[in-house]
Amino acid sequence: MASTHVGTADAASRILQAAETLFAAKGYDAVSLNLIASSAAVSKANIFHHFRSKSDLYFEVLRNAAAASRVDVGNLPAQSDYHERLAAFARQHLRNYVNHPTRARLLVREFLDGTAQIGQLLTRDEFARNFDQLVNLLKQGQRSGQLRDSVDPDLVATLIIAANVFYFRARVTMRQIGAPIFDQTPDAYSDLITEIILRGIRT
Amino acid sequence: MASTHVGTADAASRILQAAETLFAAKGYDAVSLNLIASSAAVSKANIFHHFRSKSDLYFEVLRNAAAASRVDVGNLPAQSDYHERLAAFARQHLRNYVNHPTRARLLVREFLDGTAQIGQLLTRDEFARNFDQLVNLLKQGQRSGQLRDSVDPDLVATLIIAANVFYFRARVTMRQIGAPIFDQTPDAYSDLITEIILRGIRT
DNA sequence: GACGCAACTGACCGTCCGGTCGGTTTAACA
DNA sequence: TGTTAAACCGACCGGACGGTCAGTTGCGTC
Repeated sequence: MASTHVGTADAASRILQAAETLFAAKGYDAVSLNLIASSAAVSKANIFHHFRSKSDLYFEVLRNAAAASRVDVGNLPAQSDYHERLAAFARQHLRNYVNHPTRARLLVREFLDGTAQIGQLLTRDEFARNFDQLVNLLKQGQRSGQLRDSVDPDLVATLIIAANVFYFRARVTMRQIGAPIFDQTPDAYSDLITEIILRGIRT
Repeated sequence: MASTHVGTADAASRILQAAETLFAAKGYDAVSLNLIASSAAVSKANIFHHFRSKSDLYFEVLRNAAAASRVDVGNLPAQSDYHERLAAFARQHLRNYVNHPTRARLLVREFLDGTAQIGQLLTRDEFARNFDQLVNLLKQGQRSGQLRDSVDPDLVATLIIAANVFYFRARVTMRQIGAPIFDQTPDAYSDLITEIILRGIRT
């Protein structure tokens, strides 16, 4: 067995988990160490026993989030139909967000908003991996002749990733605006996105 | 002439402008009233003479940003070619962001991240206006027979807005990743986006 | 020139912040 | 059982925070 009298996990990981939740919900500045400590059932001093500083704890949280997200990319089935392959990628990409919302909030915020270089290095890595994978997929599709040569793969990759990021961050508010697509399941949403990008909307 | 000895504008608007810049750059929690005061060449106490509280000042800044953004929507030329009309909308939408980056940062952040209801009411309004305008444009296109009936206008509007928001917030970092499209001018970028959405990428 | 009032300030308040420190408990090992 | 080191805590620190207040200045009005 792991611990004897307190909590369910050891203090360090309890601190990390509480910090992840709080940082994801409120952002770095709005979260105090007192809050993290009480939320993790730990004295504030003990946080400094396990982590050098508040920013150190934050970067550790980011590092863990990036690492956890890394195992999610997974290999896509090597089908020959690029419609299916693109759809599968978009679905999986969006699933990674909605299935791990706190982690995703952390990474997306740091990526879009990040002023700290260290945080950007971590999340940039993450976005670059997805981006490159998608671009390569599109280039293969062009080589196979199923996708038009004249379109820039970077641009298409951006479109798909942007659509997913937007869905993840804005869906609650967009629902209130009265945009019923955001009631769709993530899978249905990314399928619709993929279909439009492939076929276009012109008659 | 307006003021006699200090600054160029009256204190209240100097405070508002300094607050807008700082809030846009660092976010609400990371900006202190001391910083705003010194940045506006005003005593901290004077901020409380003009505004009830820090959050009050922040919402005033948001309100101004939303109001300023409202005049930007402008009417689009009523052409019959929906390719051109869509392209014009996308271009104008993205221009509104890049030409007023601090304002746009404030609104986009509050829209995507906003936990405060008051902030959401302000920015939601803004996004809803753009969204509805774009959806109506697409519906007209469908009625005229130039756009496929089977696609959901909400979805297409989302795609365009998401692509623009992503460009605006992520372009610097995406450039570092090595995605050369983000070196394109905003106009060129939104033209490319529009073209893909209209024609699709399939051969 | 006295009045009234908005604009404005420096000094101050209580609170909470990130972080430190001295000391106690726990647990593995000799 | 004594030693050692990590885990942990309560109390504390200087400083910054948002906010208050008593008082001064500038100015239009009668």
